Amino acid sequence: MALAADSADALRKMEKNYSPRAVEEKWQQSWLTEEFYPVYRFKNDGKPVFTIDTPPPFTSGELHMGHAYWNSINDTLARYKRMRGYDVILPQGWDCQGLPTELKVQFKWKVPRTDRKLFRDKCTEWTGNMIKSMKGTMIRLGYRPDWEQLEFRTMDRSYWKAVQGTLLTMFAKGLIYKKEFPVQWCPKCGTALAQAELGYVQKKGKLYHVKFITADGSGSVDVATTRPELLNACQAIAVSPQDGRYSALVGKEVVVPAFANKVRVLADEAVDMAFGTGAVMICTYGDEQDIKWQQTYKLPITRAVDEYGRMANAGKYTGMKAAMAREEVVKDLQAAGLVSKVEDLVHNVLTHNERADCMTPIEFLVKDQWFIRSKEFREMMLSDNAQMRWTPKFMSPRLDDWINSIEWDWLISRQRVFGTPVPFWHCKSCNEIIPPREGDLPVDTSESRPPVDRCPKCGGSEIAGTTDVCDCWVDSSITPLIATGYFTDKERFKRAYPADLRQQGHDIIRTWMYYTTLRCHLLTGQAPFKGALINGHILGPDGSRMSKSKGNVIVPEQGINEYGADAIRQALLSLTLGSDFPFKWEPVKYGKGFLQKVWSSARFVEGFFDEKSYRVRDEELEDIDRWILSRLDETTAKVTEAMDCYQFHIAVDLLQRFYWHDFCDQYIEAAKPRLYSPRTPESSMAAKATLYKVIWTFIRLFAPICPHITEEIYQKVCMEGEGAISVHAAQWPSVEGRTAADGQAGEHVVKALAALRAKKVDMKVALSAEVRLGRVWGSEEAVRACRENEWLIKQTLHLAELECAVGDAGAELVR
RNA sequence: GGGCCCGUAGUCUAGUCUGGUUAGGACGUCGCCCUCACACGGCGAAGGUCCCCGGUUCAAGUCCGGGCGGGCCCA
Repeated sequence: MALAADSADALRKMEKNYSPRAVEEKWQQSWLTEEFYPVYRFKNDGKPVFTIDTPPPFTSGELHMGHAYWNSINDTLARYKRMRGYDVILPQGWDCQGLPTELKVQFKWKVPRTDRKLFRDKCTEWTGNMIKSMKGTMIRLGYRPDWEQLEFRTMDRSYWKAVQGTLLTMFAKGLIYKKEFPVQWCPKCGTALAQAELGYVQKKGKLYHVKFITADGSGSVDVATTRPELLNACQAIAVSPQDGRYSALVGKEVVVPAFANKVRVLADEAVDMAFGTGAVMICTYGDEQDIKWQQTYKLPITRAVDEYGRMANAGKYTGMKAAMAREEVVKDLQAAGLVSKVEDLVHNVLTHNERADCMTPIEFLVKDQWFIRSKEFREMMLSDNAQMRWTPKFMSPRLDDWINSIEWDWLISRQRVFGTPVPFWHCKSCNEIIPPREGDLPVDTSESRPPVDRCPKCGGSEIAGTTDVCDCWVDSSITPLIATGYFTDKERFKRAYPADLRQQGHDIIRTWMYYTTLRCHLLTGQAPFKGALINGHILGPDGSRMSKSKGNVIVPEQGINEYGADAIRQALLSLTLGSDFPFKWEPVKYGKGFLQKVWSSARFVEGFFDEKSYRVRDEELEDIDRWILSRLDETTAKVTEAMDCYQFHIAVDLLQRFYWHDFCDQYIEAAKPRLYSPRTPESSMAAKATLYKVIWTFIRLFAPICPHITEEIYQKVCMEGEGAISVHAAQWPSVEGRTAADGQAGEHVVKALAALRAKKVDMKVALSAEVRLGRVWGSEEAVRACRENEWLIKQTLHLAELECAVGDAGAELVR
């Protein structure tokens, strides 16, 4: 018997064990060849276009599980849409420029930032290495965008040109301006930041009650502050107009402790009389409220802190770091008896926390900076959002929340090196902005000559460029334009814009989603996306955010090696969109198990195939065939619907259940007698035709999710009969316009088989052992179905006799 | 402190919009079984206060109100 099995094995085309690693690498390489490229190429041939826009990952060098998740979603969706006949635009970009890279080059490679040219070149070199590594992992995941036509890097000159071109257009529309303004500044990174890059972080601090004596010496007021070091920039004291405690003081002058200048006491509604002492000091600048007050009351401005977070204009404290100055000031005030109370306080401090582990509290510094008008487009943005279809729906209010909370225009200039240069000059005497000629782009105004020698407005001859570079989102907020050919192909742009789908994580709704919508709408007059697909975070196994310092980072590579990319894709796609999940290996192991199941079954069935493909007339099908075919149709319809709604987890579940539990456990078992010892050639043929049809349909339904194993099975089992170069070039199975097979009778037979099989296992009788008699009870229809399929039931379970009777459903065996 | 969202067995998930048998499935766990594709397998079992408390209703996982826990945004 062992010999017989071995020789049967030897005849099979397929190995006993499925080896994901070898198979996956083989196909990944093939898909990159010229022969297979047409499957993945955006053809621009007039067929309906499906455009997927997705934020290019930052080029950190490591492709983590979160990236793998987005890639799997995009790749699966693109493969599905291609099979449905769409001309798919699946680009892959790289978001290159940014602070993290500068820090690596500065500290790991020890390149000085002062030599801007060298520094930039080294950043480019570093980034090239990072991309190489990330791209390698993407390919190992089976991800197959149109690299050839649609890969882009934000650090390339061509990309600079696109970015700067859009800034020129926006400038011409009056949407860009330069202004001296208190900006949010990170003293550690040495650059201005946008509102979106900040967040509140809860910190422990102290609330100091500082005594201000009135100028006439008649009284005093205690002011509560967490930042006494800003006393040097104190311009006024504010109290609530409702606060009876201070009504006598309003309008009077008080003396600023430690600095002796005199400031006025104001009454303002914005003061919370329940906080601290109910009296606050207005400094230039401590927070956003100070900016508003300074403007309202036209208060003088004293620069309190410099670019490095050191005290300025602060007498003997000048040059000290703010935290140190605080201690010194408090010490001096205490010595003078001017601190009446110190309380512990947990407060929320505005810090630099987006896209950086910086977490440094920001300062407000008056700086000359570049802005894009944004807060005035609130209505436009809300309306764009209202028209966008979100998956899941509940994510949509997050964008509304953010749009409604925009208080400042978008600050786009950064005092860094590795970025797209801000493409403007200005006149030093009248501050007129001088843009470059379109044809001269890209420009670096710190190096290139301006297009004019004299200011067109005042005739001044001192025209200055800038070393400022753009915020990274200025680069990455035009990706829908890049993908749809806005800069290169107006015809394509007409058909492909707006993108059908924007796929991204929920964490970047307030940054990327917002900026991209704003910018693309201002440039094109139309919102960039019809739909948004929002995914959650893949967390570490402990449920917290993956980070190197916690040591809970899981990289896809280890899983690809052990279980295969197809296994990881199944596991990731079986999560509901929008929620965060701790990463677990169990579902990946199950995914691997399922691959082996698919493999073994295909290998088994293939051994019986003796024709290229099978076509059988409906009347030759048996009840059990009709049953599995009706289940196949039902599964096809439901999977199609799930894929259309981006409910990948439902599709994965439906396919796994159908294939394993209906097809393998029930149908293949029941088909064995018709393969090994058929009653008639027609019966055997009908079984083979059904087996072939299920496998051929299933591998197409499963191909977007697990592209490798389905390709391998296609090439070994179906290609000769079907002809397409790849399963991914095949048409998606359709049930439209077909009458569904009636699986009722077959279902009764399957239930009887399952019940009898369970009895056999119960009685510890080997499934292959002969049993004298089997009995089944059921409805009239069930009995009729079992009697008509008596041969099949007896053969499948090795029963000598079968008795069927009407009654409560059940089964028994008599040895 | 305010607004919005989420909350189903150890885990993932269906059902919630449109109230109606005993809340369905899978993973994992446990037990039995090498059975002629697959032990990466088969058969079976246990496992749920549907976050909690009220209300509407003949009937609530589903609708309404109030809490609790988590997330996002704002102060």
